Amino acid sequence: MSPYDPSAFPPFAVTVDLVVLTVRRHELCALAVRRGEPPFQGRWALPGGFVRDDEDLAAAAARELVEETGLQVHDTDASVPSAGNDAHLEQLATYGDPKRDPRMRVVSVAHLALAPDLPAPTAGGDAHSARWAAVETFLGQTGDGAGALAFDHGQILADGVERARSKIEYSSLATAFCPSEFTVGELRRVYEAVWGVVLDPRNFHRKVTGTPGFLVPTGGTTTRQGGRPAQLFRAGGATLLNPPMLRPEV
Amino acid sequence: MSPYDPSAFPPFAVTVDLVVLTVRRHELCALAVRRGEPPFQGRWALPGGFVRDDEDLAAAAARELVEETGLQVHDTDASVPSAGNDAHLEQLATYGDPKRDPRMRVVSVAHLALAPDLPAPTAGGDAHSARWAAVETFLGQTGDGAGALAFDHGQILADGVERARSKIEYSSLATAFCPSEFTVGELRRVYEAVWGVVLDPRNFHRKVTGTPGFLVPTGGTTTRQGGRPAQLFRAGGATLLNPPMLRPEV
DNA sequence: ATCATAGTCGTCTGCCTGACGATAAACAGT
DNA sequence: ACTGTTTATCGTCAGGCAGACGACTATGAT
Repeated sequence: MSPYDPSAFPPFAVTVDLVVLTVRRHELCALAVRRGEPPFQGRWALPGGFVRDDEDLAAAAARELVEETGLQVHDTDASVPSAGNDAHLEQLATYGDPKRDPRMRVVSVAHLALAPDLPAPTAGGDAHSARWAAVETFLGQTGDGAGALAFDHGQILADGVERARSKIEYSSLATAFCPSEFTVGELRRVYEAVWGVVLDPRNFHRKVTGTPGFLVPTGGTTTRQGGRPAQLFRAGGATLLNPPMLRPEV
Repeated sequence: MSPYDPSAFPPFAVTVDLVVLTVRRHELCALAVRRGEPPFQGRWALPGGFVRDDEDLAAAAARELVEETGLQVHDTDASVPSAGNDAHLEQLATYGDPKRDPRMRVVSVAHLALAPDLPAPTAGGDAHSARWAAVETFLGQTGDGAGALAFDHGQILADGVERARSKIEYSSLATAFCPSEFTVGELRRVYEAVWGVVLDPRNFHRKVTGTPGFLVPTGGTTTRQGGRPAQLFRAGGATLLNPPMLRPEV
């Protein structure tokens, strides 16, 4: 049996869906767009769209991200100083239940994007209606209630949030939620928002400043959080944290 | 713009490819099948095949795994005592470069399977020619040499091996490489083979027996490894190891 | 009987973390 | 100017865990 008999394979539609996460007002938020047509008309859904004929999956995800948010994808290879308006993008998982879309067979390659806080909820794009919503808004929904996300997007969001929560433990990914320059306190508030916990500022400071390559001081300081001026840092070259940040029990 | 205009989506073929790993003779090995037709005729490739029209992705991967190896997929939900001939299966990543298959647009959802050592290299299936090969056989190959895997399967294998190597750090997944009953020493040799390191038997013993829920003694002993009889264990209910097993530096 | 091989139990030391005291540097209000 | 509040930063101490490694046990092989 040939695995590639061109006359015998069933045709699929392939899409990318995006779990775009950011931290706003001490809350982990996800980007949601309102569906303008059936099925699930009027319901919130994750942004996404078809993969084009000559387009790589990552390129399709990056294109959708630009269309929805204006965010550029952070170049992970080159050590380009982040311009401030770029996001981390990675593949999350692929969802292909035959009944996940009632009209046709659609396989969706979900991607996870982490972005710093954006001023405008939707910075131009084809989504007339988009918003940042606290992830609990949709994660709390059970099943197919009217407040739940369309299709299987509730599950995709849950998987993306779980990926983000676990990945900031052992990688420097939390800096993707911060602007290009940030303080230790701002980084700590990112962890607190993503994990939904309160961390000891002193131990956190010791940990992050003591991990080689995690943070690089820029020399500047800021008082934008009030209180004593804090040192400004930018993300160092290290991507893996060893030993990891420990997420408190419960 | 509708993201689901049925007349406008480009058709894709969707396949599943399998990275099937096991430990044989103290080596991490992967299942490879020889291609019988172009392209890459005669080259080794990962097992895989088309996703059927009404089939979930995980179901397609499980079906391919049975066809190639006779292994059943371990039920992760129910705490069924493993029958001995079942494997762990999880989605790995999806590969969709437009040029990854020279003939047509194929998106492959790669899955990772971890299996205990199997007696026969190929337990009946449609692959006339299949074998277990040490992963270094293919990972050492650079690019498209004649000894390298077909398509982008070298990259898929590398990603699967890296997933396995990192995942046994913080989960009890290493037991998936062991038969249903095993000794601490056998489990240690799994870690040594997957990581390519030598571990201290005393510290390893302390760690795994001291982690609640990781191992459950069966009461039996065995001398199949020679030396003093060792206690037999089976995998406990715990899936996450906290604190994790530490992979030695370099 | 002796040796080789594996398994199992302990000890010690250093590192990391959590808990928490203390000080520093800003701002707001009186 | 002084006081209180807020946030940042440094230090100390005790407990837990991992690496290094000694010692002992129970088999089979010679």
